[in-house]
Amino acid sequence: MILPYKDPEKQRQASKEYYQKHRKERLEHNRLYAKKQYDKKTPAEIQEYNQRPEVKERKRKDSQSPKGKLRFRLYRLRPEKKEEHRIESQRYNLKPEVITRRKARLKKPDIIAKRKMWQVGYRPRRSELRKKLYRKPEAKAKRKEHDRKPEVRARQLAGMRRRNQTPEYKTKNRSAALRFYHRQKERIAQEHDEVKIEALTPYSKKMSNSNVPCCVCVKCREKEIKFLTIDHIHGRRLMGHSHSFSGLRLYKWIIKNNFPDGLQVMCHNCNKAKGQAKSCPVHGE
DNA sequence: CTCGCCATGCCCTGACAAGC
DNA sequence: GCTTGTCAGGGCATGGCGAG
Repeated sequence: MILPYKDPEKQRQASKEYYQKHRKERLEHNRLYAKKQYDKKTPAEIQEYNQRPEVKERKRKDSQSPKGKLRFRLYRLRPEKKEEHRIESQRYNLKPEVITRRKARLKKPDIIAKRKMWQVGYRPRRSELRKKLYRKPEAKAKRKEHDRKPEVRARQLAGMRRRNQTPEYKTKNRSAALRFYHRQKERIAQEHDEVKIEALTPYSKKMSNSNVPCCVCVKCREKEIKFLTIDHIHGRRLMGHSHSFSGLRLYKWIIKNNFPDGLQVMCHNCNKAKGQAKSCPVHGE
């Protein structure tokens, strides 16, 4: 037989400890009991209960409180619930009326603006994805095919013609032409120097023992390629070269004819001096 | 606690025009 | 020839919330 505690305080303490120790089972018991009571009720009774304003208010408050929200979120996060929810949504999203509603929503100005904003943020990522996509051969082929359609081509040409008429385009085009011209000039000058070096180097190697072209005059030895030229040792006439047969034409001829004798490398100064005085007035040779 | 309806956010895509 | 801007739209997961 269990005797009552003499000290009520002690009894409270003991029952508290007992509850803490068996909390799990106790809660489960409570839950089952509540369910049993709930099952006893008829659907009408349940409905009546839920319709009560104070009940509604209580539920609303609970579901909107942080605690209630968290509880609900956790419930949804359970793997099986998550999956259920996903499947249910899928089914829901495919309903014709839902699709119609969604489409209508996308037409609203505020929604359009919102989506536009989002797309601006998405642009860099989109660009990356597109680059990757475009590198694929099938995408390239598709694009080509599209661009070749007569109506597409016509549209493109019309657009180009339209743009070509604008003053901005004309200005831009002029500067583009100018840029092209300068680039071309640089390229030609570079090519000229390359050929010249190729034509002159063997002569300097043979006559001056230098790996780079230099003036044959021993006291000069000018190496700046732009100051150097080819000198006909015994005169142009002997080699059948006219006065105009010079520059790039002459260099190319030398290379083509395998560096013939009778030529040497000189700087313009020494060459001029030799032409007039038969020897260099500065260096004396 | 559980369920279902609904709106919404995020990400992605296709197509075309324009630009470089 | 290739890239970028823009529009229009789709797919789908997730959050909110009322009701049971």
